[in-house]
Amino acid sequence: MDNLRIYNTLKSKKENFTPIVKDKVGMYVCGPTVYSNVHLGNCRTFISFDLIFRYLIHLGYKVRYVRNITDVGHIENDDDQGEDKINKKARLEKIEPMEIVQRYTVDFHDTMKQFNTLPPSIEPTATGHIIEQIELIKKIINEGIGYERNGSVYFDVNKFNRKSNYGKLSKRKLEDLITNTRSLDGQDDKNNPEDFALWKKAEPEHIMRWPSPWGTGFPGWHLECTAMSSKYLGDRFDIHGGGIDLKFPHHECEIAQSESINYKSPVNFWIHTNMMTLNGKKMSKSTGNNILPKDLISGNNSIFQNVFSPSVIKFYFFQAHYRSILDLTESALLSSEKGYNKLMESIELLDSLKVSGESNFNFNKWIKDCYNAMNDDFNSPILISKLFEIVKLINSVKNGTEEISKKQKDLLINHLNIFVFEILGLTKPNNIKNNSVLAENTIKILLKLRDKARINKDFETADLIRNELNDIGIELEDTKNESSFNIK
RNA sequence: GGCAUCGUGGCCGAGUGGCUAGGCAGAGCUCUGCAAAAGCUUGUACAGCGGUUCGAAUCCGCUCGAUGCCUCCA
Repeated sequence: MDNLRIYNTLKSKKENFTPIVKDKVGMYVCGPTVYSNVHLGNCRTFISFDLIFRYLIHLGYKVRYVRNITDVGHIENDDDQGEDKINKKARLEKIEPMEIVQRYTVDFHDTMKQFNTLPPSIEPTATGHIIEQIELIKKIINEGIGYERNGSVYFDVNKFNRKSNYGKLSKRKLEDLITNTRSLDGQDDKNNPEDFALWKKAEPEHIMRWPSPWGTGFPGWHLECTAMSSKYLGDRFDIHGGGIDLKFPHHECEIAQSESINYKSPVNFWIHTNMMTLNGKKMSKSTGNNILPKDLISGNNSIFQNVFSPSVIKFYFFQAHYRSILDLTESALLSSEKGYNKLMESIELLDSLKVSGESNFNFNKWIKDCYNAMNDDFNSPILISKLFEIVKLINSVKNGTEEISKKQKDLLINHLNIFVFEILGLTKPNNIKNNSVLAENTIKILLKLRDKARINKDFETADLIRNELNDIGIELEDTKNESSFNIK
């Protein structure tokens, strides 16, 4: 497809997407730090990039999607030592750092699977690429941009800024940054406070440590993404994504690291997903305004009354654009749930729809509209609004106020499959209708009995059956002589 | 304080210099034994104040508010 447009945060505008190598796309997305359960906002980001991944594949691109696992390198702000997060958690729980990493990596994969996201092509870990990171640091030092101090290596931001532009992604001026930089302790090693670490000397109590030309230590956080993206996608690749909170300093530093040794911008398109709020306020562990994905899905939380399935949550995410802030509230989720059920029920209905004459509905325009929506910076809310046009059509055919030909029906089945399941990656609701033939057949027997009662005008019996079924969550729909059911 | 993004009807949430978003909720009608579901009809929104324009909610400025970031190796 030739007219895909993507909002490029580097340029602050939508641009036509053309891959560097024809028919191939390289995409890198900053993955999770596996020192705790994955954050729900993080999930939204990865679900958004799953949509992008799926759509690029659908367009016929061969996509290499790299999403890293950060298993080393983060320090804790509130800790007086600036100790590595993974390291600290390990000590507190008296287990190996890699045990923490393993536990939360599994949790992360499990959660992403529940949201029906495709695994990336490559999922490299920071600890698996220490050598590559050390080599990168050597190159940066060779360029005169990196300097060693007391077993640590830092990136000289001012020196880099003289030949390039530090701040081009986050739209910041270096002078402003310097003015606004707080003076903190323990920065004596740096030439300037705005410099960032490429390699950090490990204190004796630090468990995660590797030998390097500058002594025993561990790599800086910004470095791993540069090392892994360039290793698997090259010095210049098509798409780099992540949450908008990573724009500065992390992505700015990635650009600086890469440009300092390659003299060119590493990425064509920067895509940043927006944040999520919970009941109008930012999610924060410290204030308790926070919810884990698994607790939202299981209903095991004190914030929401209702249980929401991963499909509903995903559908809710897609009803907003990935670049908008999305507020998570119970009423909004409930609205989405109804919409999602309506959509899925009508898709289910489509198979059994009777065909007759041609519909006047303009299917070609509809298909074009759907593609236009996705081509316009992956506008899933518009796509979903188009899906509801079809819901209306299907229901009208069912009611007999519209008709549809065999050819049109097949076209519809095919394209709903593409847009709903292939591109959006939604899944059908998990209920007995889809799972248990036995239960479904049993209910059908009850319906047969009730139909007979209705024909005999024994409404007392008919209503009894309907009410009892309704009480256990089975909703009946009557037509002239027979009825069908849905699971609420 | 600085930088960035944003502020849309009862709720959520797209979009746009003049032309229907969509979902949920509400009202009326149709259908129905009665319901439910569905269909049809219905909502004159775009933070506030100025400015540009034949015309702005859409462009510009200011004010207010929200969210993120401001390098301690998130």
